Amino acid sequence: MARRTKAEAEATREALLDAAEEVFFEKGVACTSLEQIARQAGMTRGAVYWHFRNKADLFRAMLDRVRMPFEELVAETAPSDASPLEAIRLGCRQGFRRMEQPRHRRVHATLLHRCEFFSDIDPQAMEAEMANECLGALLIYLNNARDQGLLRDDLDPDVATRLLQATLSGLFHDWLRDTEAFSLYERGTQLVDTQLRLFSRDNTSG
Amino acid sequence: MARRTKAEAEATREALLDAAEEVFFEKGVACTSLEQIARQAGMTRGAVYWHFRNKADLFRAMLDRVRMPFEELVAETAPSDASPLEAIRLGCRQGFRRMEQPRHRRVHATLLHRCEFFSDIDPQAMEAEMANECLGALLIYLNNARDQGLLRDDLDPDVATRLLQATLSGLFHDWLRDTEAFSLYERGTQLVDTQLRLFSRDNTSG
DNA sequence: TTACAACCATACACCAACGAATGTAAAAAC
DNA sequence: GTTTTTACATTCGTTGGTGTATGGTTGTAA
Repeated sequence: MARRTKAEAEATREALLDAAEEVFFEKGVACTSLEQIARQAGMTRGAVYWHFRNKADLFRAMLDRVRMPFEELVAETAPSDASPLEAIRLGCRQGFRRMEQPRHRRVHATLLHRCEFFSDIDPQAMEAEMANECLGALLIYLNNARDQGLLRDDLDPDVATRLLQATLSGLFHDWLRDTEAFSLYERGTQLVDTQLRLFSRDNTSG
Repeated sequence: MARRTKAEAEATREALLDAAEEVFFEKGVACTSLEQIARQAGMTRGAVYWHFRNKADLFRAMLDRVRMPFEELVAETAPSDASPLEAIRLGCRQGFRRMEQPRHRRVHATLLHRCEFFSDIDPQAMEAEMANECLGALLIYLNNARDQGLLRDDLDPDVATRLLQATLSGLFHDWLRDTEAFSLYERGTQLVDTQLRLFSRDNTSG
């Protein structure tokens, strides 16, 4: 095949990553060959091995396209003067919306449910990294809420943070296992709202 | 090799399953060959193919040894006259204790984090089955709690059930990702107690 | 314009794992 | 005591996937 222009080459790379998302999600990482990914993208394995060193390198590049730190989600939706609990609420909703996009949904489902570790890739370490990042952000907000007297007196912010993080983690796992079972945004909003309402000192609000 | 007695044959079958638990957990299901499992058990692949049809059949047999329906956990620990919330509390604790046993820990960690679907095995269907079983049981208890006036008036039993189930699901996923990170029993007890306390109408009780 | 290098296709060698076939010695059935 | 079956071990053909080497065409910089 002829040499492409730089833009075309970049498009090829993106097409390979798109194809990897789809085939990894459908067949699982271990059960997909680089040949299948190449064909899905209308290329051959030569293109794959040109743009990526191997399957692990391709997988890593695929993940790099779908990062979303919690602080970023909050900054996108919550005004700077929002209360800590409102910031959490809005950040979660933004996360639900993003996760419902096909790209994020497929990649995260692949990470959580369709890949084991292989060669030098450790999906659990990546999961742990994201979970801890979220946990740290939630802890800051809930500590602020505590300081502002928004939480129940008998609720430790540390415990509340772990509780909320476990709820979110379970929600994501359950939804990504079968995205047709329920609406992530609706149920997620319902659960987060309820959980934060149970956390708060003032029962009437929310 | 000489023929074994029936008891010895059953012992080799168990040894193969034990070996499968260990190697699947260490290497991941996709990355372990039947040869590795056989060698771990001190056998050859001939033994494996005698007792099991293929890797999927072996995997399924491995899972069959670690079932624990929620009702069974409750029946083992809670007296028949316990309140619904107390039954949930005790059932969860019993589940945490069981899950901390090496066998259950390894198998569930393998199911959740170390296997993709392969051939005719669908791990997510098995996860969903267990999750739904637990969800159904929790719903019954929380409906009873509602009927007995134990829940907050502003809390729907359905929502509470989903909230608790998501929390448990997230807790298991997070712990099985790194069982050294924290004690499942301690944190699990803490989270469940807190969650149920937030659910209940009477805040003073423990 | 020319030469190089980017970009991708094609071809090839290699290896690990599967599954089936076969061998076999002892246990169990008669 | 003989036969049959069990419970494996061993061997072998096949296959699917990987990584690399090589070829070929064309942007692109000088």
